[in-house]
Amino acid sequence: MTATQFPPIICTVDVALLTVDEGVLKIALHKRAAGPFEGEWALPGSFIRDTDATAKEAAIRTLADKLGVVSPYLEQLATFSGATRDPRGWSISVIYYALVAPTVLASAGTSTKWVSVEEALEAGLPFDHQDILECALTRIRNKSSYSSLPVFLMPSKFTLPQLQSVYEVVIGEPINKVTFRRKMEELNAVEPIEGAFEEGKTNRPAQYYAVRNEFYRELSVTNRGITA
Amino acid sequence: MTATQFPPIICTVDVALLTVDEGVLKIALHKRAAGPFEGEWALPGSFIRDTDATAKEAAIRTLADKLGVVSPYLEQLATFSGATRDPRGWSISVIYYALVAPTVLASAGTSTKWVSVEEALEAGLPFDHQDILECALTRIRNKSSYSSLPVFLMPSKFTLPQLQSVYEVVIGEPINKVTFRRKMEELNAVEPIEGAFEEGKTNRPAQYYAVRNEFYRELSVTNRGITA
DNA sequence: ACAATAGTGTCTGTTAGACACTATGCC
DNA sequence: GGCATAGTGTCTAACAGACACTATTGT
Repeated sequence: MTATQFPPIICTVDVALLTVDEGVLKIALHKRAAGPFEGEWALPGSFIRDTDATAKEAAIRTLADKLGVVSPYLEQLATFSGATRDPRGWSISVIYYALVAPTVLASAGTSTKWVSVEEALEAGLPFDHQDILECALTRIRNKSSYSSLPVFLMPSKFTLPQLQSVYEVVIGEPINKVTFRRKMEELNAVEPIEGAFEEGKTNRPAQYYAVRNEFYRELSVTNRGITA
Repeated sequence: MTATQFPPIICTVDVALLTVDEGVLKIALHKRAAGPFEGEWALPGSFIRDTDATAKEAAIRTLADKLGVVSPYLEQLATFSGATRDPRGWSISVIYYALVAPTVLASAGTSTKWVSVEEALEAGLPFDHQDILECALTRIRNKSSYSSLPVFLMPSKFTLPQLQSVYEVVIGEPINKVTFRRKMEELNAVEPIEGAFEEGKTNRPAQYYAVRNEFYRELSVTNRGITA
């Protein structure tokens, strides 16, 4: 039996890799080496290969090969498809989004760069990557408002004020300090590192925290939002 | 330039069409006419054709052709993919879910049937349709708890007690009457039909309601859940 | 001592849910 | 009137957010 009686469809994966750095939400872009939009900056992606077990594996491979990144959090966002989104023909792209700490930024080479999402949206992106980025932002902002998602944007140790600041950057609005700390307590996704405090500041030192092992690849959720 | 330098991938759409009938959540199954699992009951699906503008259009076509249904609500659920999920080879299936009123049930022919989701999960389904159904149930239950999603399961006119009952079937637990009505008020997705009351009951007649036009193809959401 | 930020105690307004009440049909 | 269910009024407990207070560092 033939695999399909219909014309071949271009099957790819693309990844929206995000981080928060210098108080700004940033997206990883990769310079297209070939094909349509060659030389332009776009979301990193690749064709699905029959050596990939699943599309998710293809996304992991893409992150590793193109950006040299292994992300603790990688989730399917949605699938974008259609006859016109790729000039080469009918195409399907399964989109994943991933979050990493800004410390992973170092590995960026000349074909990879980080751009604030604001700039990326202003400058525009090839294919329908603009829509994809907007979709990713909506998802991440929404999910961050009732879960521990943003902990994946943190380095191995961090303070609660730093974590709150990252939440605020992602969600885009200030959060009440007391409410934030109560939610973090409830989510139980982070724990204090015994005896580890921030140093060198001219004020009371902040307790260092780390992501709890149980939640390092999983989310903790609450049904009442972190902000209203 | 060739469309892709990699082996062709089987590209399909499948639809999880749900309704609530006789107090039970039911899924539409279609008897497979050919290919693997021929003669077995599975989620209705089809190959993507290059005459489809997008995968969503392919899903709409599938609902129309295989079930004779046009659903007021159709949303992408997720994409299932991999080398082994289809015995014919590497495949991608973009899954959509849709909700309809039980009155649409009538059009079911001999190659279509409605099965309670409980039975479907017990009896099992071909391919990875079992996982897909579980994924759809999770999504629908979750989304119903903070939105007007279940209104798409209602006939053109219905009472609030009927709507509450449908919510309870979907979510799987009882809802406080006062809370439910307050939420419906807040969501503003339904409106009373002036002077239309249920008849023939031995008790106080219930007001008939209809879905507001603005929300007939859209959801209304609230950030605080309908149940806790 | 003072500046600066970390971290906590507590008050208040809002909301969800429990309960009980009233409303209105049919017998 | 009695029964059954529709629909509402109201009290209480839980929760979010505001505010103000205490804690702890470096200068």
